[in-house]
Amino acid sequence: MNELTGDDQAIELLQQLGLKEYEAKSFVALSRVSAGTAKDISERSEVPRTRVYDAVRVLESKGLVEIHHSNPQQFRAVSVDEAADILRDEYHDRTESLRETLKALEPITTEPERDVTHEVWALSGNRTITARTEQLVSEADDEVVLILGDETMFTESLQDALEAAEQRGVTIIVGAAIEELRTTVQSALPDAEVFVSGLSWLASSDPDDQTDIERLLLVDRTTILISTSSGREDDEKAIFGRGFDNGLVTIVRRLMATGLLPVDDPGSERP
Amino acid sequence: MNELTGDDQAIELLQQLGLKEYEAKSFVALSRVSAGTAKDISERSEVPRTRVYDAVRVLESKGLVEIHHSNPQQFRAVSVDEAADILRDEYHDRTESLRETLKALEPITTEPERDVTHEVWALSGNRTITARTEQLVSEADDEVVLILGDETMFTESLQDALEAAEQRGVTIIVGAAIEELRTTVQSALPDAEVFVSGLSWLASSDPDDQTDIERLLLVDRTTILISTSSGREDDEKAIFGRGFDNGLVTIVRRLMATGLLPVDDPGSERP
DNA sequence: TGTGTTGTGATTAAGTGAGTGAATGAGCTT
DNA sequence: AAGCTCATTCACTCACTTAATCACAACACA
Repeated sequence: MNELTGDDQAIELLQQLGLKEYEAKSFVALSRVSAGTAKDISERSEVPRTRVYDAVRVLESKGLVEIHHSNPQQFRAVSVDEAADILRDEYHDRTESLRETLKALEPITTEPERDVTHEVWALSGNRTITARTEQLVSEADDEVVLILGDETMFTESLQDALEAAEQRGVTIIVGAAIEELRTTVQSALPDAEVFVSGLSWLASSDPDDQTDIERLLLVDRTTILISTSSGREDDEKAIFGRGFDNGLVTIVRRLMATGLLPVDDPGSERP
Repeated sequence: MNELTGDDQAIELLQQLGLKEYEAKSFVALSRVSAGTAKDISERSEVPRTRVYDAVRVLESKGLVEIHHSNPQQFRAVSVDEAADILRDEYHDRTESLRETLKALEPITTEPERDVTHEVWALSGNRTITARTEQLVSEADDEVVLILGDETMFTESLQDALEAAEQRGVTIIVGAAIEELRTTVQSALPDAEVFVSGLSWLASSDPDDQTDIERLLLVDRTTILISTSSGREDDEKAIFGRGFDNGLVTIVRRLMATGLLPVDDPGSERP
């Protein structure tokens, strides 16, 4: 039972935020008392007494700790909110700075676009997959077939993208895993065809199978995206393929054509 | 002379945001092109080519890069805004999490675990796909489900691989697109379960759709290969995915579990 | 069949941080 | 003032991570 204590949790977070182990431990120890000496910190944390000074000095330079130069020295942690704000702002500034710097970089233009009709890409992360999903929807010309396994996938921006596509004359067909989601989607997109049945194969029949299909997107019968999630936080993974003769695209197109999903085979109406 | 270039600034920022040197350099190099191979990245950055793969894999898991499993592999960076948002949110979440943890010391123990089985490969060419198919069959431990759309796919060496698997105790299930092929296979593999029905979705219902599914292979419910052909000479293309939670594998596994194909779902000792 | 390329793995070198303890020095005790 | 305790600094070792290089198998190309 390695149950993480609150202390350990906080220490880990602080380390993920760039602090060293001794720094993180010292800060947490300090946070629980109004003030303390190096000895106090060393006893509360696992930090060797002789190294508390280094750690605290760094913390001080980050603005997380105040030092009282007495003998012995006294140290005091800033308030939790203050500390969190300091760290948040620090990284916020960095990301914004990164954004500008990257944007300023001139893109090397004229890359030879390679074989677009037979590619399969692997993606990870809810955010990345969401962005790709919306991008694909907004690139749709004729038809969007979207199946959602989870109501959290139906975000506002996705709804916007679907509405915009609808305005362009794109046929929107949405499948929902549960009735509740179907209702939500239908009211948000009155003109779209929304269904809930025919999706039994989405659910897992294997007790050992924790993998859920979160999204399934078919755009213009030529591009497909499938994402799965193991249930853990932000563990969504997706593959997305392009090209009419792409095997991945082909199989899903076929499945829909034979009535597995309650939509007409879009391919058979092709001129 | 040695002023900091935009690249260097971006690299430094990325490292401050927790990326390793190679990861940062690879990402910046990728950001300037629409897509690139390991070689491209290595040439544009200072990253040894052989280390690009590691770096990019980490970037993919963070959602900053998409991977195209072709040969050579291609990599693509997400947009600058997406990347910045991902990193910003990551640290924002951490600081808020830290705030709560420090305020109320409640243990929330969840240790992220990463699995590596998230690959999708694209293959082309009859020969390559044949070899891969046989390789996968010979690696099977429990079960091989193979569907053949064309009698030319049932080669002698494939037959050997299937027989060898059968000797090992692997369950062999073969689906044939036409009765003629079914007969051939059944006589070659008397102990295998061979069927021809239930494959309507294999055939094209679209007159314009010249793409035929040539093979569909599912091994041990964790690895799948789908190949298609446009009918022209040696135009076979396949994708093959590995990993229980791979979206491609998942969807086919599900389909079989719900009886689309006339085999029992081997994975579910359903209650 | 060679030849160059791609991708993986192993190995070595360099750097960083954790952990330990000696050296310094400042007060305090006697 | 000498001896003592404690606070503080500094220097060093060890372990681990990361950078860098190499060797090699698989594959594509010609």
